[in-house]
Amino acid sequence: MVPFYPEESKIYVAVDCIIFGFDNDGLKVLLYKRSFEPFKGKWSLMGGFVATYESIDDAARRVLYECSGLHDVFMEQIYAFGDVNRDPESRVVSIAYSALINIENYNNDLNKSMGASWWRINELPELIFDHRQMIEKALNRLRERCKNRPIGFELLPEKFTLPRLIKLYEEIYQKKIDKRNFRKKILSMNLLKRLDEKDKSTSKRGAFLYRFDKKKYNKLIEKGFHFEL
Amino acid sequence: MVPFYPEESKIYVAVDCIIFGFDNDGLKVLLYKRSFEPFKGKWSLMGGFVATYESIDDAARRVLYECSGLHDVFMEQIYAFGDVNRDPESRVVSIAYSALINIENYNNDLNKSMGASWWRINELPELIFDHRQMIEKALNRLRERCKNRPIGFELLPEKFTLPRLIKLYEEIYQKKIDKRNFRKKILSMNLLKRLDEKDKSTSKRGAFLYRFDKKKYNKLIEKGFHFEL
DNA sequence: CCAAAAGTGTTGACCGTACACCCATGA
DNA sequence: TCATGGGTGTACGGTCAACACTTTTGG
Repeated sequence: MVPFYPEESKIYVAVDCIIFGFDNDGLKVLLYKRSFEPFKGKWSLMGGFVATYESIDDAARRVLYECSGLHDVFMEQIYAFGDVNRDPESRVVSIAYSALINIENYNNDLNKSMGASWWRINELPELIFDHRQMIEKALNRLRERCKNRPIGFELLPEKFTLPRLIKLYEEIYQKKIDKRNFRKKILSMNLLKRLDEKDKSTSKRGAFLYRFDKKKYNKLIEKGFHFEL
Repeated sequence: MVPFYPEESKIYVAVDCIIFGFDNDGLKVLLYKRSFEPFKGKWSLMGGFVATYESIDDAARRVLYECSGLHDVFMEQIYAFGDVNRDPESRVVSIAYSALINIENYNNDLNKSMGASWWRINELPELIFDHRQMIEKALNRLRERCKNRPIGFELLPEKFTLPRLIKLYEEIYQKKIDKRNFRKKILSMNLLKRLDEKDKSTSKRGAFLYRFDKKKYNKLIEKGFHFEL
Protein backbone atom coordinates (compact mmCIF):
# COMPACT_ATOMS: atom_id res chain seq x y z
CA MET A 1 0.00 0.00 0.00
CA VAL A 2 2.78 2.36 0.94
CA PRO A 3 4.36 3.73 -2.23
CA PHE A 4 7.89 3.96 -0.92
CA TYR A 5 10.47 1.54 0.31
CA PRO A 6 11.67 2.30 3.85
CA GLU A 7 15.36 1.46 4.12
CA GLU A 8 15.16 0.54 7.80
CA SER A 9 12.79 -2.34 7.20
CA LYS A 10 15.31 -4.35 5.20
CA ILE A 11 16.15 -7.66 6.84
CA TYR A 12 18.28 -10.71 6.21
CA VAL A 13 16.93 -13.47 4.04
CA ALA A 14 18.52 -16.88 4.28
CA VAL A 15 17.97 -20.31 2.82
CA ASP A 16 18.38 -23.59 4.70
CA CYS A 17 18.66 -26.93 2.94
CA ILE A 18 17.15 -30.18 4.13
CA ILE A 19 19.23 -32.73 2.23
CA PHE A 20 17.68 -36.19 2.11
CA GLY A 21 19.58 -39.34 1.26
CA PHE A 22 18.77 -43.04 1.38
CA ASP A 23 21.22 -45.84 2.09
CA ASN A 24 21.18 -49.31 3.58
CA ASP A 25 20.32 -47.99 7.00
CA GLY A 26 17.39 -45.94 5.81
CA LEU A 27 16.29 -42.41 5.08
CA LYS A 28 18.66 -39.74 6.33
CA VAL A 29 19.30 -36.02 6.44
CA LEU A 30 22.67 -34.34 6.26
CA LEU A 31 23.50 -32.17 9.26
CA TYR A 32 26.42 -29.89 10.10
CA LYS A 33 28.18 -29.23 13.36
CA ARG A 34 28.43 -25.51 13.90
CA SER A 35 32.00 -24.35 14.25
CA PHE A 36 31.25 -20.90 15.60
CA GLU A 37 29.21 -19.17 18.28
CA PRO A 38 26.41 -18.94 19.10
CA PHE A 39 25.49 -22.60 19.45
CA LYS A 40 28.97 -23.78 18.54
CA GLY A 41 29.00 -27.57 18.49
CA LYS A 42 25.26 -27.85 17.95
CA TRP A 43 23.87 -29.48 14.86
CA SER A 44 22.16 -27.53 12.13
CA LEU A 45 21.05 -27.57 8.54
CA MET A 46 23.33 -26.03 5.99
CA GLY A 47 22.24 -22.54 5.08
CA GLY A 48 23.39 -19.19 3.86
CA PHE A 49 22.23 -15.68 3.19
CA VAL A 50 20.49 -14.79 -0.03
CA ALA A 51 22.64 -12.21 -1.83
CA THR A 52 21.02 -9.26 -3.55
CA TYR A 53 22.12 -10.49 -6.97
CA GLU A 54 20.64 -14.00 -6.79
CA SER A 55 17.10 -15.37 -6.65
CA ILE A 56 16.13 -17.40 -3.61
CA ASP A 57 16.07 -20.56 -5.75
CA ASP A 58 19.59 -19.80 -6.95
CA ALA A 59 20.71 -19.21 -3.40
CA ALA A 60 19.37 -22.61 -2.40
CA ARG A 61 21.14 -24.29 -5.30
CA ARG A 62 24.36 -22.45 -4.45
CA VAL A 63 24.24 -23.50 -0.81
CA LEU A 64 23.57 -27.09 -1.81
CA TYR A 65 26.47 -27.00 -4.22
CA GLU A 66 28.83 -25.43 -1.73
CA CYS A 67 28.20 -28.11 0.84
CA SER A 68 27.70 -31.18 -1.33
CA GLY A 69 29.36 -30.45 -4.65
CA LEU A 70 26.15 -31.50 -6.38
CA HIS A 71 24.39 -29.79 -9.28
CA ASP A 72 21.08 -30.50 -10.97
CA VAL A 73 19.41 -32.03 -7.99
CA PHE A 74 15.69 -32.19 -7.31
CA MET A 75 14.96 -29.27 -4.99
CA GLU A 76 11.74 -27.82 -3.74
CA GLN A 77 10.85 -24.84 -1.62
CA ILE A 78 9.26 -25.97 1.62
CA TYR A 79 8.31 -23.00 3.75
CA ALA A 80 9.41 -19.55 4.90
CA PHE A 81 10.22 -19.25 8.60
CA GLY A 82 9.96 -15.73 9.91
CA ASP A 83 9.50 -15.47 13.65
CA VAL A 84 11.14 -12.35 15.01
CA ASN A 85 13.55 -14.13 17.32
CA ARG A 86 14.16 -17.37 15.51
CA ASP A 87 17.82 -16.37 15.20
CA PRO A 88 18.91 -14.61 18.39
CA GLU A 89 21.77 -12.92 16.58
CA SER A 90 19.68 -10.86 14.20
CA ARG A 91 16.35 -10.73 12.41
CA VAL A 92 16.54 -13.36 9.70
CA VAL A 93 13.76 -14.76 7.56
CA SER A 94 14.80 -18.18 6.35
CA ILE A 95 13.33 -20.11 3.49
CA ALA A 96 13.68 -23.87 3.80
CA TYR A 97 14.38 -25.95 0.71
CA SER A 98 14.55 -29.69 0.50
CA ALA A 99 16.88 -31.61 -1.78
CA LEU A 100 16.71 -35.29 -2.70
CA ILE A 101 20.04 -36.75 -3.59
CA ASN A 102 21.32 -40.12 -4.59
CA ILE A 103 23.59 -40.81 -1.69
CA GLU A 104 26.00 -42.72 -3.92
CA ASN A 105 26.77 -39.54 -5.82
CA TYR A 106 27.67 -37.77 -2.64
CA ASN A 107 31.30 -37.66 -1.77
CA ASN A 108 31.51 -38.77 1.84
CA ASP A 109 34.98 -37.28 2.22
CA LEU A 110 33.17 -33.96 2.44
CA ASN A 111 31.79 -35.02 5.79
CA LYS A 112 35.12 -34.67 7.53
CA SER A 113 36.07 -31.36 6.00
CA MET A 114 32.64 -29.86 6.53
CA GLY A 115 31.89 -31.36 9.91
CA ALA A 116 28.86 -33.05 8.46
CA SER A 117 27.16 -36.35 9.01
CA TRP A 118 24.06 -38.26 7.98
CA TRP A 119 21.31 -38.79 10.56
CA ARG A 120 18.41 -41.15 10.35
CA ILE A 121 15.19 -39.20 10.27
CA ASN A 122 13.88 -40.87 13.40
CA GLU A 123 17.07 -40.37 15.42
CA LEU A 124 17.81 -36.69 15.00
CA PRO A 125 20.02 -34.84 17.47
CA GLU A 126 19.09 -31.52 19.02
CA LEU A 127 19.10 -28.81 16.38
CA ILE A 128 19.50 -25.03 16.46
CA PHE A 129 16.76 -22.50 15.85
CA ASP A 130 13.70 -23.92 14.13
CA HIS A 131 15.64 -26.44 12.07
CA ARG A 132 13.79 -29.34 13.61
CA GLN A 133 10.51 -27.90 12.41
CA MET A 134 12.02 -27.38 8.98
CA ILE A 135 12.88 -31.05 8.73
CA GLU A 136 9.43 -31.98 9.94
CA LYS A 137 7.78 -29.88 7.26
CA ALA A 138 10.14 -31.21 4.60
CA LEU A 139 9.28 -34.77 5.59
CA ASN A 140 5.59 -34.09 5.37
CA ARG A 141 6.07 -32.56 1.97
CA LEU A 142 8.08 -35.55 0.89
CA ARG A 143 5.20 -37.79 1.92
CA GLU A 144 2.79 -35.68 -0.06
CA ARG A 145 5.14 -35.57 -2.99
CA CYS A 146 5.24 -39.35 -3.18
CA LYS A 147 1.59 -39.31 -4.11
CA ASN A 148 2.17 -37.26 -7.26
CA ARG A 149 5.62 -38.27 -8.32
CA PRO A 150 7.61 -41.50 -8.29
CA ILE A 151 10.07 -39.96 -5.93
CA GLY A 152 12.36 -42.96 -5.83
CA PHE A 153 13.93 -41.69 -8.98
CA GLU A 154 15.70 -39.02 -7.03
CA LEU A 155 16.80 -40.95 -3.99
CA LEU A 156 17.84 -44.23 -5.57
CA PRO A 157 20.73 -45.12 -7.84
CA GLU A 158 19.97 -45.70 -11.50
CA LYS A 159 19.54 -49.43 -11.02
CA PHE A 160 17.77 -50.71 -7.95
CA THR A 161 15.81 -53.71 -6.74
CA LEU A 162 12.17 -53.78 -5.74
CA PRO A 163 12.97 -54.68 -2.14
CA ARG A 164 15.03 -51.49 -1.98
CA LEU A 165 12.19 -49.43 -3.39
CA ILE A 166 9.82 -50.95 -0.85
CA LYS A 167 12.27 -50.17 1.92
CA LEU A 168 12.43 -46.56 0.75
CA TYR A 169 8.67 -46.15 0.97
CA GLU A 170 8.64 -47.87 4.35
CA GLU A 171 11.18 -45.36 5.58
CA ILE A 172 9.34 -42.39 4.20
CA TYR A 173 6.03 -43.40 5.73
CA GLN A 174 7.56 -45.13 8.74
CA LYS A 175 5.34 -48.15 8.37
CA LYS A 176 5.37 -51.68 7.03
CA ILE A 177 4.23 -52.18 3.45
CA ASP A 178 2.81 -55.38 1.97
CA LYS A 179 5.26 -56.37 -0.72
CA ARG A 180 2.79 -58.18 -2.93
CA ASN A 181 0.41 -55.29 -3.10
CA PHE A 182 3.22 -52.85 -3.58
CA ARG A 183 4.70 -54.81 -6.48
CA LYS A 184 1.32 -55.17 -8.10
CA LYS A 185 0.68 -51.46 -7.92
CA ILE A 186 4.05 -50.15 -8.93
CA LEU A 187 4.47 -52.61 -11.80
CA SER A 188 1.00 -51.89 -13.13
CA MET A 189 2.11 -48.33 -13.82
CA ASN A 190 4.57 -49.64 -16.42
CA LEU A 191 7.07 -47.23 -15.03
CA LEU A 192 9.80 -49.73 -14.25
CA LYS A 193 11.83 -51.76 -16.68
CA ARG A 194 13.22 -55.02 -15.36
CA LEU A 195 16.81 -55.64 -16.38
CA ASP A 196 18.46 -59.00 -16.94
CA GLU A 197 20.74 -58.40 -14.01
CA LYS A 198 20.43 -59.36 -10.41
CA ASP A 199 21.80 -57.81 -7.29
CA LYS A 200 23.13 -60.58 -5.11
CA SER A 201 24.54 -58.38 -2.40
CA THR A 202 21.63 -58.92 -0.03
CA SER A 203 20.57 -62.48 -0.69
CA LYS A 204 21.78 -65.71 -2.20
CA ARG A 205 19.00 -65.89 -4.68
CA GLY A 206 19.49 -62.32 -5.82
CA ALA A 207 16.89 -59.69 -6.69
CA PHE A 208 16.24 -58.35 -10.16
CA LEU A 209 17.44 -54.86 -10.89
CA TYR A 210 15.03 -52.32 -12.32
CA ARG A 211 15.36 -48.95 -13.93
CA PHE A 212 12.85 -46.13 -14.34
CA ASP A 213 11.47 -45.63 -17.82
CA LYS A 214 12.09 -41.91 -18.14
CA LYS A 215 9.64 -41.41 -21.01
CA LYS A 216 6.76 -42.93 -19.08
CA TYR A 217 7.90 -41.06 -16.00
CA ASN A 218 7.75 -37.70 -17.77
CA LYS A 219 4.37 -38.44 -19.29
CA LEU A 220 3.03 -39.43 -15.91
CA ILE A 221 4.13 -36.34 -14.02
CA GLU A 222 2.87 -34.19 -16.89
CA LYS A 223 -0.70 -35.33 -16.76
CA GLY A 224 -0.65 -36.01 -13.06
CA PHE A 225 -1.23 -39.27 -11.29
CA HIS A 226 -1.98 -40.61 -7.89
CA PHE A 227 -0.03 -43.22 -5.98
CA GLU A 228 -1.36 -43.87 -2.52
CA LEU A 229 -0.20 -46.41 0.00
CA MET B 1 28.22 -21.24 7.02
CA VAL B 2 29.57 -17.73 7.27
CA PRO B 3 29.69 -16.73 10.92
CA PHE B 4 28.90 -13.07 10.37
CA TYR B 5 25.99 -11.13 9.04
CA PRO B 6 26.92 -8.87 6.12
CA GLU B 7 24.88 -5.67 6.32
CA GLU B 8 24.81 -5.15 2.56
CA SER B 9 22.90 -8.36 1.92
CA LYS B 10 19.79 -7.21 3.75
CA ILE B 11 16.77 -7.02 1.49
CA TYR B 12 13.09 -6.15 1.66
CA VAL B 13 10.67 -8.82 2.73
CA ALA B 14 7.01 -8.31 1.88
CA VAL B 15 3.80 -10.27 2.24
CA ASP B 16 1.02 -10.38 -0.33
CA CYS B 17 -2.47 -11.60 0.50
CA ILE B 18 -4.68 -13.66 -1.77
CA ILE B 19 -8.11 -13.05 -0.27
CA PHE B 20 -10.75 -15.55 -1.38
CA GLY B 21 -14.46 -15.01 -1.06
CA PHE B 22 -17.54 -16.83 -2.31
CA ASP B 23 -20.84 -15.25 -3.28
CA ASN B 24 -23.73 -15.96 -5.62
CA ASP B 25 -21.58 -15.46 -8.68
CA GLY B 26 -18.87 -17.83 -7.54
CA LEU B 27 -15.37 -17.93 -6.09
CA LYS B 28 -13.54 -14.62 -6.14
CA VAL B 29 -10.37 -12.86 -5.12
CA LEU B 30 -10.07 -9.33 -3.88
CA LEU B 31 -7.82 -7.10 -6.00
CA TYR B 32 -6.64 -3.53 -5.61
CA LYS B 33 -6.05 -0.85 -8.20
CA ARG B 34 -2.62 0.67 -7.69
CA SER B 35 -2.79 4.36 -7.03
CA PHE B 36 0.90 5.08 -7.53
CA GLU B 37 3.72 4.45 -9.98
CA PRO B 38 5.09 2.18 -11.22
CA PHE B 39 2.12 0.32 -12.70
CA LYS B 40 -0.38 2.93 -11.52
CA GLY B 41 -3.87 1.78 -12.45
CA LYS B 42 -2.88 -1.87 -12.72
CA TRP B 43 -4.45 -4.47 -10.49
CA SER B 44 -2.56 -6.18 -7.71
CA LEU B 45 -2.88 -8.15 -4.52
CA MET B 46 -2.76 -6.26 -1.28
CA GLY B 47 0.63 -6.43 0.31
CA GLY B 48 3.09 -4.69 2.58
CA PHE B 49 6.58 -4.86 3.92
CA VAL B 50 7.43 -7.01 6.89
CA ALA B 51 8.67 -4.75 9.67
CA THR B 52 11.64 -5.78 11.76
CA TYR B 53 9.48 -6.06 14.88
CA GLU B 54 6.83 -8.45 13.51
CA SER B 55 6.86 -12.06 12.36
CA ILE B 56 5.93 -12.77 8.77
CA ASP B 57 2.67 -14.34 9.95
CA ASP B 58 1.88 -11.22 11.93
CA ALA B 59 2.67 -9.07 8.93
CA ALA B 60 0.24 -11.07 6.83
CA ARG B 61 -2.47 -10.71 9.46
CA ARG B 62 -1.79 -6.99 9.73
CA VAL B 63 -2.04 -6.45 5.99
CA LEU B 64 -5.27 -8.41 5.86
CA TYR B 65 -6.69 -6.37 8.70
CA GLU B 66 -5.61 -3.08 7.18
CA CYS B 67 -7.36 -3.79 3.93
CA SER B 68 -10.40 -5.75 5.06
CA GLY B 69 -10.95 -4.89 8.70
CA LEU B 70 -11.09 -8.60 9.48
CA HIS B 71 -9.44 -10.44 12.37
CA ASP B 72 -9.22 -14.14 13.15
CA VAL B 73 -9.46 -15.35 9.63
CA PHE B 74 -8.15 -18.63 8.26
CA MET B 75 -4.77 -17.81 6.71
CA GLU B 76 -2.06 -19.98 5.32
CA GLN B 77 1.38 -19.30 3.92
CA ILE B 78 1.53 -20.27 0.27
CA TYR B 79 4.98 -19.68 -1.14
CA ALA B 80 7.95 -17.31 -1.11
CA PHE B 81 8.63 -15.50 -4.37
CA GLY B 82 12.19 -14.33 -4.72
CA ASP B 83 13.29 -13.66 -8.27
CA VAL B 84 15.81 -10.85 -8.44
CA ASN B 85 13.75 -8.56 -10.65
CA ARG B 86 10.23 -9.49 -9.70
CA ASP B 87 9.77 -5.92 -8.44
CA PRO B 88 11.59 -3.55 -10.79
CA GLU B 89 11.77 -0.88 -8.10
CA SER B 90 13.96 -2.80 -5.68
CA ARG B 91 14.94 -6.28 -4.58
CA VAL B 92 11.97 -7.63 -2.67
CA VAL B 93 11.28 -11.17 -1.54
CA SER B 94 7.56 -11.58 -1.11
CA ILE B 95 5.77 -14.26 0.81
CA ALA B 96 2.28 -15.02 -0.41
CA TYR B 97 -0.47 -15.81 2.08
CA SER B 98 -3.98 -16.86 1.31
CA ALA B 99 -7.01 -15.92 3.39
CA LEU B 100 -10.47 -17.42 3.25
CA ILE B 101 -13.18 -15.05 4.32
CA ASN B 102 -16.91 -15.17 4.58
CA ILE B 103 -17.82 -12.53 2.07
CA GLU B 104 -20.84 -11.48 4.11
CA ASN B 105 -18.56 -10.34 6.90
CA TYR B 106 -16.66 -8.13 4.53
CA ASN B 107 -17.72 -4.53 4.41
CA ASN B 108 -18.12 -3.73 0.74
CA ASP B 109 -17.93 -0.01 1.41
CA LEU B 110 -14.21 -0.60 1.76
CA ASN B 111 -14.05 -1.29 -1.93
CA LYS B 112 -14.61 2.33 -2.89
CA SER B 113 -12.20 3.79 -0.37
CA MET B 114 -9.50 1.23 -1.12
CA GLY B 115 -9.96 0.98 -4.85
CA ALA B 116 -10.69 -2.69 -4.49
CA SER B 117 -13.01 -5.11 -6.20
CA TRP B 118 -13.82 -8.78 -6.31
CA TRP B 119 -12.85 -10.78 -9.39
CA ARG B 120 -14.00 -14.23 -10.36
CA ILE B 121 -11.08 -16.59 -10.36
CA ASN B 122 -11.55 -17.48 -14.00
CA GLU B 123 -11.86 -13.89 -15.20
CA LEU B 124 -8.85 -12.19 -13.67
CA PRO B 125 -7.48 -8.94 -15.11
CA GLU B 126 -3.83 -8.37 -15.86
CA LEU B 127 -1.84 -8.23 -12.65
CA ILE B 128 1.48 -6.70 -11.64
CA PHE B 129 4.68 -8.59 -10.89
CA ASP B 130 4.15 -12.29 -10.21
CA HIS B 131 0.77 -11.82 -8.57
CA ARG B 132 -0.94 -13.99 -11.14
CA GLN B 133 1.34 -16.88 -10.21
CA MET B 134 0.63 -16.24 -6.55
CA ILE B 135 -3.09 -16.63 -7.14
CA GLU B 136 -2.48 -19.76 -9.19
CA LYS B 137 -0.47 -21.33 -6.37
CA ALA B 138 -3.02 -20.29 -3.79
CA LEU B 139 -5.79 -21.91 -5.83
CA ASN B 140 -3.87 -25.13 -6.12
CA ARG B 141 -3.27 -25.11 -2.40
CA LEU B 142 -6.95 -24.46 -1.79
CA ARG B 143 -7.77 -27.52 -3.89
CA GLU B 144 -5.35 -29.61 -1.89
CA ARG B 145 -6.65 -28.19 1.35
CA CYS B 146 -10.17 -29.30 0.53
CA LYS B 147 -9.00 -32.87 0.77
CA ASN B 148 -7.95 -32.53 4.41
CA ARG B 149 -10.31 -29.96 5.75
CA PRO B 150 -13.96 -29.11 5.22
CA ILE B 151 -12.99 -25.75 3.86
CA GLY B 152 -16.53 -24.57 3.36
CA PHE B 153 -16.53 -23.54 6.99
CA GLU B 154 -14.34 -20.60 6.15
CA LEU B 155 -15.93 -19.40 2.95
CA LEU B 156 -19.60 -19.87 3.76
CA PRO B 157 -21.88 -18.09 6.20
CA GLU B 158 -22.85 -19.90 9.36
CA LYS B 159 -26.01 -21.31 7.84
CA PHE B 160 -25.96 -22.53 4.27
CA THR B 161 -27.78 -24.91 1.97
CA LEU B 162 -26.35 -28.02 0.36
CA PRO B 163 -26.79 -26.63 -3.16
CA ARG B 164 -24.57 -23.72 -2.06
CA LEU B 165 -21.93 -26.06 -0.72
CA ILE B 166 -21.97 -28.03 -3.95
CA LYS B 167 -21.62 -24.83 -5.92
CA LEU B 168 -18.61 -23.89 -3.82
CA TYR B 169 -16.84 -27.15 -4.60
CA GLU B 170 -17.76 -26.80 -8.25
CA GLU B 171 -16.15 -23.39 -8.29
CA ILE B 172 -13.02 -24.53 -6.53
CA TYR B 173 -12.47 -27.48 -8.85
CA GLN B 174 -14.03 -25.80 -11.88
CA LYS B 175 -16.07 -28.84 -12.75
CA LYS B 176 -19.57 -30.24 -12.43
CA ILE B 177 -20.29 -32.38 -9.37
CA ASP B 178 -22.98 -35.05 -9.09
CA LYS B 179 -25.29 -33.82 -6.36
CA ARG B 180 -26.49 -37.24 -5.23
CA ASN B 181 -23.01 -38.57 -4.73
CA PHE B 182 -21.89 -35.36 -3.07
CA ARG B 183 -24.76 -35.37 -0.61
CA LYS B 184 -24.21 -39.00 0.23
CA LYS B 185 -20.54 -38.42 0.94
CA ILE B 186 -20.73 -35.18 2.88
CA LEU B 187 -23.68 -36.30 5.00
CA SER B 188 -22.04 -39.61 5.82
CA MET B 189 -19.30 -37.68 7.62
CA ASN B 190 -21.87 -36.51 10.18
CA LEU B 191 -20.30 -33.12 9.96
CA LEU B 192 -23.41 -31.18 9.05
CA LYS B 193 -26.47 -30.55 11.19
CA ARG B 194 -29.69 -29.92 9.32
CA LEU B 195 -31.74 -27.09 10.75
CA ASP B 196 -35.51 -26.74 10.68
CA GLU B 197 -35.21 -23.70 8.48
CA LYS B 198 -35.30 -23.35 4.75
CA ASP B 199 -33.76 -20.81 2.48
CA LYS B 200 -36.37 -19.87 -0.11
CA SER B 201 -34.33 -17.21 -1.83
CA THR B 202 -33.33 -19.43 -4.73
CA SER B 203 -36.34 -21.64 -5.26
CA LYS B 204 -40.00 -21.90 -4.52
CA ARG B 205 -39.64 -25.15 -2.72
CA GLY B 206 -36.79 -23.91 -0.59
CA ALA B 207 -33.63 -25.73 0.52
CA PHE B 208 -32.84 -26.82 4.04
CA LEU B 209 -30.21 -24.85 5.88
CA TYR B 210 -27.29 -26.67 7.48
CA ARG B 211 -24.63 -25.76 9.97
CA PHE B 212 -21.23 -27.30 10.67
CA ASP B 213 -20.94 -29.34 13.83
CA LYS B 214 -17.81 -27.72 15.24
CA LYS B 215 -17.01 -30.55 17.64
CA LYS B 216 -17.03 -33.16 14.89
CA TYR B 217 -15.12 -30.76 12.69
CA ASN B 218 -12.35 -30.32 15.20
CA LYS B 219 -12.12 -34.05 15.86
CA LEU B 220 -11.89 -34.70 12.15
CA ILE B 221 -9.08 -32.27 11.40
CA GLU B 222 -7.21 -33.52 14.45
CA LYS B 223 -6.97 -37.11 13.39
CA GLY B 224 -6.91 -36.29 9.70
CA PHE B 225 -9.33 -37.34 7.05
CA HIS B 226 -9.65 -37.53 3.33
CA PHE B 227 -12.37 -36.05 1.19
CA GLU B 228 -11.83 -36.54 -2.52
CA LEU B 229 -14.10 -35.59 -5.36
C1' DC C 1 -50.88 -25.81 -13.74
C1' DC C 2 -46.36 -25.11 -14.86
C1' DA C 3 -41.59 -23.94 -14.30
C1' DA C 4 -37.63 -24.38 -11.54
C1' DA C 5 -34.84 -26.04 -8.13
C1' DA C 6 -34.56 -29.63 -4.20
C1' DG C 7 -34.31 -33.98 -2.92
C1' DT C 8 -33.72 -39.09 -3.18
C1' DG C 9 -31.37 -45.09 -4.17
C1' DT C 10 -29.51 -48.67 -6.72
C1' DT C 11 -26.22 -51.12 -9.26
C1' DG C 12 -21.92 -52.49 -11.42
C1' DA C 13 -17.12 -51.78 -11.82
C1' DC C 14 -13.03 -51.18 -9.84
C1' DC C 15 -9.65 -50.85 -6.34
C1' DG C 16 -7.49 -51.74 -1.96
C1' DT C 17 -6.33 -55.07 1.37
C1' DA C 18 -5.48 -59.17 3.57
C1' DC C 19 -3.14 -63.19 3.45
C1' DA C 20 0.75 -67.94 2.91
C1' DC C 21 3.58 -70.60 0.33
C1' DC C 22 7.28 -71.94 -3.05
C1' DC C 23 11.84 -70.59 -5.19
C1' DA C 24 16.73 -70.02 -5.79
C1' DT C 25 21.11 -70.22 -4.05
C1' DG C 26 25.51 -69.75 -1.25
C1' DA C 27 27.48 -71.40 2.59
C1' DT D 1 20.46 -79.33 3.47
C1' DC D 2 19.20 -75.40 5.40
C1' DA D 3 18.70 -70.59 6.21
C1' DT D 4 17.68 -66.37 4.00
C1' DG D 5 15.54 -63.18 1.38
C1' DG D 6 12.91 -62.98 -3.40
C1' DG D 7 9.03 -63.69 -5.74
C1' DT D 8 4.00 -64.83 -6.73
C1' DG D 9 -2.21 -64.87 -6.92
C1' DT D 10 -6.74 -64.78 -5.16
C1' DA D 11 -10.94 -63.53 -2.91
C1' DC D 12 -13.57 -60.36 -0.31
C1' DG D 13 -15.49 -55.99 0.91
C1' DG D 14 -15.86 -51.30 0.38
C1' DT D 15 -15.91 -47.23 -2.22
C1' DC D 16 -16.78 -44.52 -6.35
C1' DA D 17 -19.31 -43.24 -10.40
C1' DA D 18 -23.11 -43.34 -13.30
C1' DC D 19 -27.69 -42.57 -13.72
C1' DA D 20 -33.62 -40.33 -13.74
C1' DC D 21 -37.54 -39.42 -11.54
C1' DT D 22 -40.57 -37.28 -7.81
C1' DT D 23 -41.54 -33.35 -4.75
C1' DT D 24 -42.67 -28.72 -3.59
C1' DT D 25 -44.61 -24.33 -4.23
C1' DG D 26 -44.83 -19.41 -5.92
C1' DG D 27 -46.47 -17.08 -9.59
